[in-house]
Amino acid sequence: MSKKKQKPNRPKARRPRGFEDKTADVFRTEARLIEAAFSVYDLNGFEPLQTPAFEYADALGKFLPDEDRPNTGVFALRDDDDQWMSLRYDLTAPLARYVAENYDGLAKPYRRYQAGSVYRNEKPGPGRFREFVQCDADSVGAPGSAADAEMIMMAADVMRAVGLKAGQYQVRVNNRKLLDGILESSGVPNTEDGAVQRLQVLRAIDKLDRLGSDGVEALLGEGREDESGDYTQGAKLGANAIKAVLGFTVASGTGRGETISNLEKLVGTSERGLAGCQELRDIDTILSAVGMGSERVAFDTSIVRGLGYYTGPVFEVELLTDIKDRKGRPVQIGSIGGGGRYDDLVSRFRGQPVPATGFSFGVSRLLSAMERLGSLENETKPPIFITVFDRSLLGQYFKMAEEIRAAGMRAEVYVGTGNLTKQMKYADRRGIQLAVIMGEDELARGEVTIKDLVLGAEMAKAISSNEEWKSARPAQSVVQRENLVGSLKDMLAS
RNA sequence: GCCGCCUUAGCUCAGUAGGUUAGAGCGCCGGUUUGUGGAACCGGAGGUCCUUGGUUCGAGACCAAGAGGCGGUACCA
Repeated sequence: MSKKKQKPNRPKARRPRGFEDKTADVFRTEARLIEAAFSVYDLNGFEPLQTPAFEYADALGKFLPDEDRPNTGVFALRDDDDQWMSLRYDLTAPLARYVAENYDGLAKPYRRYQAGSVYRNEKPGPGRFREFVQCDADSVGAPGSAADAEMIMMAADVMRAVGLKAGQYQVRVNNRKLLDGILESSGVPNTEDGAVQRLQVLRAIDKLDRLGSDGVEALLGEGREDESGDYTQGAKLGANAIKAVLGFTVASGTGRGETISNLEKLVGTSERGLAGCQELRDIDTILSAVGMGSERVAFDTSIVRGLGYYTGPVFEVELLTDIKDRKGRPVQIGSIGGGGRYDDLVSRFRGQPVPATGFSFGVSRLLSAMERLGSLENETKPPIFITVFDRSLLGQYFKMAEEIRAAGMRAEVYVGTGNLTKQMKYADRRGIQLAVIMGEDELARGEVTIKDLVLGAEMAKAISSNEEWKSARPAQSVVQRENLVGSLKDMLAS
């Protein structure tokens, strides 16, 4: 009988996992990071480009969505003409498509920068999202090491531009050709036949920091079983090859020059390996000439990058600041950027070879690291708050707001309902510092009351009784209406 | 995908051996105070105890499956 509570069957308000709402602090900081990176790219002569979030799936890479499982790795859907479209998973593949599509009209090397959300249909984790923002610069059409050095220097400069100090980050550079050379001498052919094995080796080395050399050794050989009992197939290299690869990963010396010397001994007579050494030498020459020392850019043979498409120099930007979770345990957020040479990506669309190199700055990664470090700063000041005492004076209130805005300050008139009590509570919650009150009393005298809520809260600590609190009306002053803007400015400055 | 842990109010959590109407603190809303945010006091709203099925006279509690969260591992073209 008492069935008055029929289930309304409302939808649950919930956000898809791996997708984040960006609140004011985060959003403003993100915009600042992007702006900082853009200014570096721009100063280097790069031009902006914006491409759409969707691309035809076949343009995005070798990956083509399966009819049964169209969404592994990427988010894909079918257009009304039955073509598969995918949300971009990075900004590099769309660039390759753009360049290939507009090849003849572009001055080469074509150098562009771009920021935007990219999407990956993977399991989210700390610092890993299904939608996240990257801010890239790429250079298409330049085969030489100068273009790679340019990317590496910009990567370091972007880190500085976003506010990181020397010692808080380091760009770590390696060259795929070195590993190719070592694998070649170890019997893994540098052709399609060895591609799968080479990729497995790359992924194994990529896990060096997490699994240690024992774990990587297992992955290079037969395979490895983790604590949870999951088994990973290994690359099945021979004992000598494993030794050579592991030896390579620890070949970094204390300086860039020393590392190159170590590497030259390791690669022996391999043509590809020697070419890799020469490229690093060329890069070092440029970096040294501009005074970029190994504190900011180091050569590190344990850096490989998990992606298969790199063909030459590769690098990652490591955030060196320690990150701790709520329980004080260290959290690895991984690299906050990386890049390298990918000479085959644009060539896919065209017969001829098109060299390319680029850098991708993981804005969301850095942002979530900053969030964990508690170093998000909201530099935007709260608006001046104009209370609505008398609705018939709304026009005058908005007039005041206009004057304040014209002086370059944020200002808002209360557009909600409720008396002054409610308005003051709202202002308090908004973190507002200055509130303007003008009722009939002030109006008659040509005055306005300005209240400093921050100061008021401070003074309130010494007041315990409500009577006292009410009669004191702490931290407010009465000024002439025509001096409103000037007074507000003075109060903000003091 | 695989393994482990977790899921009670907006948040943090209690809930004893299965037994009426499921609690606390904080937060939120309202009032004391219709020209003033704090404090204090008073009052109020808010729960399909993640879901479904099972065991039982009786399940928030026990069992099973599923979903979601967290962590690890794999994948990440």
